[in-house]
Amino acid sequence: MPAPLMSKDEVLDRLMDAFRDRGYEGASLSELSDATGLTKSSLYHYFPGGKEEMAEQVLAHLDRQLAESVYKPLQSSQPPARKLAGMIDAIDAFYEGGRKACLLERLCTAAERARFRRPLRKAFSVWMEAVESLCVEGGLSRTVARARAEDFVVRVEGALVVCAGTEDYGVFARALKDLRSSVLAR
Amino acid sequence: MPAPLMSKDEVLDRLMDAFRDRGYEGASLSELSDATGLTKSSLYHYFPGGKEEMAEQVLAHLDRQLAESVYKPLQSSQPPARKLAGMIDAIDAFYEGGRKACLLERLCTAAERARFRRPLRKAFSVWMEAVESLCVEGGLSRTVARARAEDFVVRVEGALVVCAGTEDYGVFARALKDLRSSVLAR
DNA sequence: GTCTATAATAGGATAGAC
DNA sequence: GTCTATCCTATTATAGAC
Repeated sequence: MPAPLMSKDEVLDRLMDAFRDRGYEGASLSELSDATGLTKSSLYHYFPGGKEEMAEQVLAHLDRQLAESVYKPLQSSQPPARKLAGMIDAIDAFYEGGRKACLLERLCTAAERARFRRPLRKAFSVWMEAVESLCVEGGLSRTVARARAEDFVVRVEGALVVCAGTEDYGVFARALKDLRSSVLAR
Repeated sequence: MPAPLMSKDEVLDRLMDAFRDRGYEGASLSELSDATGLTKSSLYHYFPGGKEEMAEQVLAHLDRQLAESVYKPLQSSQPPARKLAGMIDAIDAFYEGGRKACLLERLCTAAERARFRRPLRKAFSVWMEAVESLCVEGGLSRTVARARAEDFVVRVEGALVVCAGTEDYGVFARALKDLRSSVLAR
């Protein structure tokens, strides 16, 4: 039996890229095949449940990626302001300055919500809780921290949508710049 | 020849609803047929260019709807604070408290951007310019007004995404409540 | 683990009757 | 203006060789 041509993580990276660019319905198996360099049959070997299982595993892969690049730095012993800056840098990199869509956003049409409800809710709540904890650590009350966290996620997602619609990527830069100074403000 | 079973506007309303729920790729002709009660052939009578033309006309229909329900009240002689409240009420109604997605958001994947670039950019810029004008009228500088307008659209779009992903519609209510008091603040 | 080949279905689109 | 019937292609998915 031939050795795998690439790691599972590499396959998931490429599938995630395709889903972010084209959405769940828009990404056909042919395109996913092109994106990964694997034939459709090989994809079914990795993902017996077809496209739905691909999206599920890509969502789990996203969780792991964000845990590593975005949330893990929040566990360090740096001051909250430094952690916030690091998290925003990681977000900027992950979304390529607003040029890459959010996978969560592309998987939450009314139709897809039924399939991916749990991982979607989980991903959003993990994100908000991370920001909320950071705000509490920065000295804000639990109530204010919660509101700031929700607003943080709302503005990142909204900026991505406006970037996608207008192709003005300054929107994302301005949103992140504002968040840098406002999230922990008293 | 049979009389039309419903007005063109009614057809466009239903198509818009389907595209908002399912996205461009996700809305098949069969579903669009079900949504309108017209056969595929009848849809092609209205829209010879097929699904792409349906989406284009739905985008133009959206422009007209927003002009009537959201932007027109801004032309009245009421004080800016009243106009802002009216606009936010109209937005709340149009998005059904966060339960309905934004058509613009559902039509701007990397793949669809090429097809709908112009109407998308136009719709976003008209929206931002309307809010910007309101802010200037409320006494803010042009620079601040522009930033507030961008942030307004970002937060509405972001709140819709987070609502769709979490099914917590309080997010939309809280975002609009905050915007009511912050958009025109000095 | 990867491939070629193919089945079965759903997709967009058209022709022509009424 | 609406319909039934149909076409062609793309799509998801599977079988089986290597």
